[in-house]
Amino acid sequence: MQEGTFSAPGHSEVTASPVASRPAPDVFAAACPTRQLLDRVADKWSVLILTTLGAEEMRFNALRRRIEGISQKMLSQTLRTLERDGLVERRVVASIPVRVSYVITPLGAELLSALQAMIDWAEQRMGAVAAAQAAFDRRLASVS
Amino acid sequence: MQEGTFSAPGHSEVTASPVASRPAPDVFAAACPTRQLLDRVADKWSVLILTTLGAEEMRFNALRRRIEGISQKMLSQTLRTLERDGLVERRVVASIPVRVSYVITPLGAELLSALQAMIDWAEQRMGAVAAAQAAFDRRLASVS
DNA sequence: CAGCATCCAGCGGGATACTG
DNA sequence: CAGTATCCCGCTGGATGCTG
Repeated sequence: MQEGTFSAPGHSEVTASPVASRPAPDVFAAACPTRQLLDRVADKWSVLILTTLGAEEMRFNALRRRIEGISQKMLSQTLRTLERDGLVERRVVASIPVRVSYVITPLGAELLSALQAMIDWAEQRMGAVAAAQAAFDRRLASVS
Repeated sequence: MQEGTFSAPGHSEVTASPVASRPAPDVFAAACPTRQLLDRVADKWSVLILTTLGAEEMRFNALRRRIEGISQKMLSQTLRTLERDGLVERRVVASIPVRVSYVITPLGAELLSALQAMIDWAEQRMGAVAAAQAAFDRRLASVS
């Protein structure tokens, strides 16, 4: 969502190189694709919106109701970013009142399915994480 | 890193036509695991650190050098969180000077492999995202 | 209904300095 | 080497109010 604060060495423009073959993508270089993805997908709401739209096309206020706790501002703002990124498509029907709905794009659906493994892991393993936390905190407490 | 703000919706049926290929998991429930995972993994550095440690055990300053742009504070802080979550193990050798190294745990390795699809997607598709952005911005500029 | 504009509290996170 | 401690700026994101 926010621009990276590291100095990105000239990655802002697509350098129009005809060959797209990346031999060894360095995940740790400042301008690596993974960082860029994280910078825009690892915020509070993007994944939730993407997941919701992955299930069905939805209108603005329906989304707002479905994703409880999201503010109008953040919904609007995040949808706009997702649209800009080509992950979500905005559809307007010029009726009165205007109807706007949002659909996931093929690119977005691709990303969502790539995220699915992570979501599945969370559902199966967050319990283990919580247990690890509890153990860690107990150890801390016993030391203090 | 903070607690979720959702209240329980209490409904989970999805009867509409799915665009993606999955029955939507209820990502919006009160104590949704995905939300919890995102709250702790979707920050700027966790995934990078996890990826690095997924390749090899590494000491503090080696990590710092490897992950370009990370500050000492954030490395220390994030490592501590990952350790608390049971995703990373901290190993201390009481020599002089002290040697500390970090290793990914089995749980962490599991998560990392769940994240791999996302990382792969980023490496293959961030170009498309950048293109979508450029197109979007061009459209905006032509309107204004 | 579907937003944009504004205000502002809170905290994420970088820079810097110091310790065992 | 492997951290802690502090300062502080800027962004995130909630609340509120207004528009077509």
